[in-house]
This record gives sequence, C-alpha cells and structure tokens, in this order.
Amino acid sequence: MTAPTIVPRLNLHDTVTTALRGMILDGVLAPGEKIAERALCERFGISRTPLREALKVLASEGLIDLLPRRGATVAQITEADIRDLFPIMGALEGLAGELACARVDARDIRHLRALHDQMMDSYARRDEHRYLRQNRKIHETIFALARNPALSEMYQQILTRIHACRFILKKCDRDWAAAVAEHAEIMDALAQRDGARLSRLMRDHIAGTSARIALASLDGNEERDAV
Amino acid sequence: MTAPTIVPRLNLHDTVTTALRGMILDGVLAPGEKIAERALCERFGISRTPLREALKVLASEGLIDLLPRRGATVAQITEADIRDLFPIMGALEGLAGELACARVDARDIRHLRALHDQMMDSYARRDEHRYLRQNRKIHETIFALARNPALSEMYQQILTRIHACRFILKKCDRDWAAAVAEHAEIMDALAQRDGARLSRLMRDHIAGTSARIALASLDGNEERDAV
DNA sequence: TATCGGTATTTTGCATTCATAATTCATAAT
DNA sequence: ATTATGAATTATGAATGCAAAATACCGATA
Repeated sequence: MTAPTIVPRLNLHDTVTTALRGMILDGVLAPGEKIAERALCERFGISRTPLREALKVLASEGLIDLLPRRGATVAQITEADIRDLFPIMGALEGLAGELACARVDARDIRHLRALHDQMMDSYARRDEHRYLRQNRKIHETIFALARNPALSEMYQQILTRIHACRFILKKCDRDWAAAVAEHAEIMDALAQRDGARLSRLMRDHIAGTSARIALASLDGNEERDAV
Repeated sequence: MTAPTIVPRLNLHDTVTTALRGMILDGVLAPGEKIAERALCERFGISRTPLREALKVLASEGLIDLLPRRGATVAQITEADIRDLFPIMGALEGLAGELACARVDARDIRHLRALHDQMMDSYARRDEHRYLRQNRKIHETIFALARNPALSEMYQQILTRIHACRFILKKCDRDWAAAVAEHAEIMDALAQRDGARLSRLMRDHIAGTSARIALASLDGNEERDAV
C-alpha cells in the first residue's frame, strides 16, 4: 500500500487554534489580557464549542492560562519562565547542532552559509528586523537538518512560549556584536562537522542570549515582572 | 499581597483528561485502539463535550492521534519515535543533572543516596518491578533538584509518550547490570557535585537505555513496528 | 468617602440537538 | 464468488440551551 495521500480535511477547532495562536504571537492579544469567549466567538463568527476546544489546546501549549470558572488569559511570561526555558532551549539547540553535524552534506552547508551571509549583510546594514528573521531561519534550518521532528516541534513550542521576548532583544550594540560573533563560530563548526564543538557553541549562544535578555529586562522599565 | 491560595476548583474536562491519560498509561486503552466517543461517554457517565475537550488536550500531548472526521486512536509509538525522543530525553537529563549539581545540598545527596541504595537492594533481589519504580523515582528526584518546573514537565511529557517502552525494558541481565553500573557513577558524580560529568553520564545513560531498547525490540517478535 | 450586603447580569461548564461526513450493510452486476 | 453501487446507520463537528458560579452593580451603613 502506498503512503496515504492526506487530503486537507479541515475542521473549525484546528483552524481556530491556529488563528488564536497567531493572534497571540502577533500581539493582537496582549499578554495578561483576558480572553472573552463570547467576544471572540462573534469575531470569528463561530460558536463557543470549537473555540473552547482551541483554548484547551493552547493552554496545554502554555500560551494561555485557563483558570476553572474564571476564564482564559493570555499567558504572561515571567523572568522565572525565561530562567527556566532558556537553558532548555540551549540543551535542545546543542542536541540539534550535534545531530545536524552528523547528517549534513556539502549542499546543506552551502545553503546554511548562504543564509548566514545574508544575515551578516543585514547586520552590516543594521537592519534589525531582517536580521532577526534570518537568525530565526538559520536556527530552524539547523533543527531541520537534525532530522528529528519531535525535537523541532519542541523547539518551536518553546519559541512560541517565549515569543514576547523578541520585542526586547538586541537592545544594545555590544550584545548584537557578540551574538554575531557567536554565529560566525557556529557556522565554522558546522562547516567542519565538529559536532561536539557545535553543540557547545549553540548551547552557549542560547545562554548568552538569555543573559542579554535578562540584563535588558532588568534595567528596562516596562511592566514589573512581565517581559 | 500573599501568594494566592489555589482552592481546588475541579472541572469535568480536566478530570476526564487525567482519567483518560491514566487509562492509556495503564494499558486499559491499548496503543492503536480506536477511541469511540460515545462508548467512553457512557463509561464515564458524561456528555461528549468535556470528553472531546480532553481528547484535544491528549492529542496535543501526543498521546492520541486525532484524524478529522475519523475519530481518535491511542497513539502507537514507533521505532522512529524512540529514535527521536530518547536523544531529547538524554539532553534534558543532562541538563537536569547539571542544574541539580549546582543546587543540591548535603541533605539532598543523602536523600538520593538512600533512594539509590534501595534501588541497589532491588537489583540484588532481582525485583524488577520495584527496581523500575525506584529508578524512575531517582530520575524524577534529580529533576526536582534541578528546580526547573518547565524542565520537569517536559521530561514527564516525554516519559508519558514513551510509556509503552517500559514493557520491553530490562530484557537481558547484562543490560541491567550495565544500567546499574551507570547509576553508581551518576550517584558518585552527584555526590562530588561534578556537574559536567553528571551531565555527560546522564545523557549517556539515556543513550544506553535507548540502545538497549532498540536492540530488544529488534530481536523481539512483537508487532512489526510498534513497541 | 469607603466598605459591606444583596441582587442582577454575565460568564463558564456541560448537556443536548442538529447537520454532515464516514461507515456499514444489502443488493445488484460482472 | 467477488466487486461495485447506493441506501441506511453511525459517528463526528459544531450550534444551541440550560444550570450554576462568578462578576458587576447599586444602594445602605459606618
């Protein structure tokens, strides 16, 4: 029997889950904001049933808080969350780097090199928005090269949970330069297929990012303990 | 303001989620088995609404597969899943070990030592069931000592997903001896608070477990590609 | 003015209902 | 006998309805 052709059988609650997730990621629904079921239903033009199913899923992803009998709120990421999640991300990135090293071929390396060069170009132009997008693309590509879907999924889930962080990233120029230097090393280790070194570099790169974020949020004067 | 006292405000869908998860873990619902909504509703004495909400959550945890318009089935773990998930577990265990090392005090070490000795006792008596339970307890304790709730949660989630594996573990005596030896080393590294070494040991311990499982399932003659 | 108490309103959780897609079963055709 | 076709049955997806809890409102009292 051939592999089953998946014909897109969409259903409302999945669609709504995706839509809601997007709204939270895009900041349409702000962290801490209360989610009024009926209002959202009207907005989407659907009934409460599929919406509530979507809320359950997003809650289990950690994107919203669901308190019994008191409704849903968009999850606020705290400094404790960042302290906890970044080391995990670091461990996952380290693993991804190691696996990727073992599996890349010359073509993959050329592809990554191209992405890397593009990002360096954005850095040279100080195009922060483009830089961040390309940076993310590079990390995602390394995960893809690791050929471990479960790993990629976990990575994405953590990225999603700490989405709010991207707003405070790259505050000062020195941090940005440090991150760029780390990326150059990462590219180098990968080109040499040095898995152990790449693993260490990626873990430390994430740890560095974490430290830079933590520092940024300490002297930043935004909300008290939400980032 | 003091920390809010959470008074247990139970609701049906959470209860059902927990119950269903337990049924899957206990094997009451076998991997691959179709989950008939109405049958389960009658069994629980509830309506379909909370049950379906529970199914969505379990699907997002990877415990069941949910195909649009064709119902839910208990997820079957494949060899590919094991190949993917164990390295992730290894990375998480490694991180847990490192963090735990940085945070344990003498009392924690004594506690772990006690658990370790009990497990060794079970090994001496060849009490496999008790051994496995204590083994799990030790790993969970190390995660608890790491003081990273998000990390513990991810670990638990992966453990849950690969629950089916425990049935094929510890097949041969040599493997068991190897695992026991590794545990002795782990205990030692922790007592010495050698984070780097503990991290490496725990990661390799998981890798070893993975290899032993993979081998066991290769020469085992159970179902073709489900473990 | 601020706080308390009680009622009205809203919101949540769950059951029920309805429409539609999927499956089953019987029948016909090869 | 086996496969195809179509009607009957069943299951899923989503909307609606209803009871109970939480919140908002409002006047009374200190």
